[in-house]
Amino acid sequence: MKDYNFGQIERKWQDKWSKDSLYQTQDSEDKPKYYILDMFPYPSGAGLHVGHPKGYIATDIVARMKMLQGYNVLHPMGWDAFGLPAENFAIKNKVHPREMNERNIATFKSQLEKIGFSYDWNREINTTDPEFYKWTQWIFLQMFKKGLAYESYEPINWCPSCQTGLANEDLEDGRCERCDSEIEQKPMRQWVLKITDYAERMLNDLEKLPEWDNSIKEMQKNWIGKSEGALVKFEVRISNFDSNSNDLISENKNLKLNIEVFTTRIDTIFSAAFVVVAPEHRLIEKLKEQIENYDEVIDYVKKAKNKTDLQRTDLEKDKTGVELKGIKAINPANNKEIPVWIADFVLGYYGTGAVFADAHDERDFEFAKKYNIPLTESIAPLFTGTCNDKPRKDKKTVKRRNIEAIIKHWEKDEYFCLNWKFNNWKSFIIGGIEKDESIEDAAIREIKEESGYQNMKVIKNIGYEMHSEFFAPHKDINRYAQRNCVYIELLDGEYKKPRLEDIKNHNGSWIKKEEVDKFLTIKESKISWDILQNGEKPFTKKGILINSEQFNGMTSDEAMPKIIEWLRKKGLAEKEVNYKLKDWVFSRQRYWGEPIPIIHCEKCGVVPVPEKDLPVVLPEVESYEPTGTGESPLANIKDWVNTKCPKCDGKAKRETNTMPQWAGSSWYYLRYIDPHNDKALVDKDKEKYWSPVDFYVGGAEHATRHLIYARFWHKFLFDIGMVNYEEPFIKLQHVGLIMAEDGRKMSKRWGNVINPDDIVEEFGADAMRVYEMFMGPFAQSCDWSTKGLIGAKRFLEKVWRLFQEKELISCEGKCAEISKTIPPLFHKTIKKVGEDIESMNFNTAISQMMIFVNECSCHKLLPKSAMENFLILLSPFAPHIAEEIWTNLGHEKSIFLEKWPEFNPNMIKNKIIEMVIQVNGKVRDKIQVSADISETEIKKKALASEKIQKYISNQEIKKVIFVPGKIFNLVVE
RNA sequence: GCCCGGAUGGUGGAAUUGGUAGACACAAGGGACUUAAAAUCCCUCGGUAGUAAUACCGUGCGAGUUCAAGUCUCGCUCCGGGCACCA
Repeated sequence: MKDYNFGQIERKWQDKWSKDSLYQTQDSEDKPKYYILDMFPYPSGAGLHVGHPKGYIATDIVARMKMLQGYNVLHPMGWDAFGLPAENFAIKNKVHPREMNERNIATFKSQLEKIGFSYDWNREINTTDPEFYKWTQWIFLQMFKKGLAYESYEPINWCPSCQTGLANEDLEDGRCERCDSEIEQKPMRQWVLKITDYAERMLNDLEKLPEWDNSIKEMQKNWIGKSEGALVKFEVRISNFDSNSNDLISENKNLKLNIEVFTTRIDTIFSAAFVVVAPEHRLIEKLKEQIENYDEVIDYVKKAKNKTDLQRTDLEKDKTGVELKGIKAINPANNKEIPVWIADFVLGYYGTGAVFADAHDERDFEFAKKYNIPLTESIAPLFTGTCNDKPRKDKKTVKRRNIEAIIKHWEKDEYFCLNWKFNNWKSFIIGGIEKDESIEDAAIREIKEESGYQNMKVIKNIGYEMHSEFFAPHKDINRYAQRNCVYIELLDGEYKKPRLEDIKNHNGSWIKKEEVDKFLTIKESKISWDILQNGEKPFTKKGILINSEQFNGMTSDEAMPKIIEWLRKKGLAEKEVNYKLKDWVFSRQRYWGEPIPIIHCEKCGVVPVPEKDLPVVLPEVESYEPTGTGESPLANIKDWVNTKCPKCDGKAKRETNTMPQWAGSSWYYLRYIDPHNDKALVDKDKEKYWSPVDFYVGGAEHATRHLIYARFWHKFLFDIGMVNYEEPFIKLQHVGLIMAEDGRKMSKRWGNVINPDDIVEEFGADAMRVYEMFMGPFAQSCDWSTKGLIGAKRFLEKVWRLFQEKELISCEGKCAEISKTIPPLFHKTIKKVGEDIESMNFNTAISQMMIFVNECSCHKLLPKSAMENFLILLSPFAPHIAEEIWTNLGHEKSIFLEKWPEFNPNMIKNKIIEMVIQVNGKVRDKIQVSADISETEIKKKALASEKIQKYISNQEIKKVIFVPGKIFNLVVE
């Protein structure tokens, strides 16, 4: 008997497959295509750890299955090799990044090859290859021509350690994603791509991607961050005519200055109590003369500028601001004059850099409290049924204004509460407000009537107006109540017995402070109590409009479009949409990237490099060190930088900034289709055949970076007719990370990295492949366990022995005579394995194969055809062992040229099944019956069972539930 | 704070979408083979009670719907991920 010598077998087949070009993809075949893609790796110096191949194994399994199912499969691999780590390493070790790259790629490739992937290495690409980045530059030029690439001088994210500008997507919590340094805002010239032009399409087209991982779609939605609202104009008025010269007055008359404000809550406009502008707002400079405390204001602006974004956006810090004295704004809804403030919690780069503030936003509320700015409310919450008392359709609704009074005992820390007799209401004292009565007076009157206590002091109003609609049984009506809450302290115990009529509905009692919250059942009472205990909180949700003139009583959603329309007619507002997504800062002041193909001419200005001159090759430099001046190291190479203008032939300089690492990966998947084309980035016919990518697998960390950028570029390429479909990736699945055995990320830093080479050496590539797929659900992250590998290896050894020890007999339809169990089980296995690969449930596919193998090992004779087909099912997971056994069985051609087996549904159905018999839903017996047994028959059998009789005894059978093939349930109680 | 996921034995995880909870594996314990070890094979393996048959309990917690809930509904708790002064 031959031993399972995986090392020898795996090496042998890897060589043979490569020699036979088994995985070379042909273009124009008559077969349906299947393009399956991995996110190509960045070849770092550390090499691969066992977590990296997880996604590659999955795509390899799918690719091999599709191949066997008769698809023309494109399954390529390449290198995303530009970028900072290679450059930083090169600087440190004085090697050229290109050399570094070549070494790293060689390591990566040899590691991958040992795992036995079916990549077509003829299509290997490398983003740093001039023949590749020629086309990256070409795409940039097309964008430039369409106005989508532009120069900007706005302040951008600057990493002081990497000494380069960065895009928003390159930040993590306000720090550099690469080196963790705090990011500064630095104004500098930079190239920017107008990704915001595509924001709406990128958002909407997510709908066209039903096969994308939902979590990734959600992340993209949040990243694009669309909010719909309105742009509102607040007219600026100068309030200090008297103290200024006549010149100013005349100037002021012509001012007609507005502060434009973006809001998503126009329904709160009537309560807009002040306007806040960001420190960078241009209004400050414009009103230099009119702002009375300009020195103070400019001092605040400077301080804000000196803060990093991280400091400015620290949520913990106290909000600060300065009022612009001498300046007022006009609330466009009610023409009230309101103050204008400057504060750094307002962001200059979002919306218009100015907001209106009111009582319905936590930040505004906090800010107003701190600086004593008076607030009014414009929205009240609406509760429908506050305590199991939903309004009834057949009753009429009566409106009433209510008070609720929280009353504190004159000596003890106890509060007077009501327990209502006819309902589960538990509240403080509640009563109506009579005509012309104030809230406070109503509260005092109600307390006297309902509690009997006479002397008290009103302390304060609590919280905000609340509306509720509920059924009031004691009045037999639906009540629509507008309730305000007052906090009152009793002065002494003087008491007059209440009239019976006033207290017939409830019992009053004193409740200890700590028990009040538990006692109360009515929502409004609980909210008021919470506010009394824990401090004021604004109501920030949508509700019912109050204090809003003609809009009173509408819901927020009803009112918003109406208010916009009303203001729009007056020229004071319009609909507006805002996105969190910012344009893509596309230049890096570093060496190791694609040169931006632009020439700056002294006469003609910015001139694109003519397409015929592409690629603009990255020149050799002596030092790759960043200059830190905002220029890339390329600026030092005089004979490269100095060039002639392609337009006027005059003196000109090359653009010295390079592209970010994300550039090449934004379109690389198209190049695999036609990797050696020197006429176009991809041949049109080939693109039409292969594109879009059918299935894309990679890490979720790319959700808001690579996957956003690639979709943007692809849509642009679609717009200029380079690709045939608007989305690059039809189906997207994210890989769950493999963590180290200690639960941490695998990293040199923790010394917990496991190298796949070692695992392949000790257990074999096939075992590693099977294990990584068996660990758990594919998308879920899980901890590596070298012990767990043993199970995978045992399984493969078992398969090996099966074919060594058992006798395989061809049976020509007589398989049933050899074994009754194998054929049905095998057909079930075909079904399960195929479906599970399709849905990425590799763990259960493997478990099904294990079940099959376990069953086989109980038999001496096995049907040959089933066993051969089983090898085909196994081959995507463990290609080497499958191919070896296949050959040992006498086949000359590769197993991967075979056909994926089909299952026969009739074979799967069991003729005899175990029917579960339940009494009252509990399993009491199991009976072997034929699968198509009728209800009457099973009932007979069930009643005949002693076990069942025991549970039924003499009780009457009230109900019978019969689920054919599954369950029979007798209900006796 | 907001938006997504999750929570099932000692462990990783199954469960045909409401129908036998714990498949498949790992670990552990016991046994067979062996001079011995490794490998392999067999048995046990959610909890409690019992020699056992069996009974009761059991899918983060609390309610609910149903003949029947890991699965559906409502209300919480905890964990993971993303976003975050986004007006």
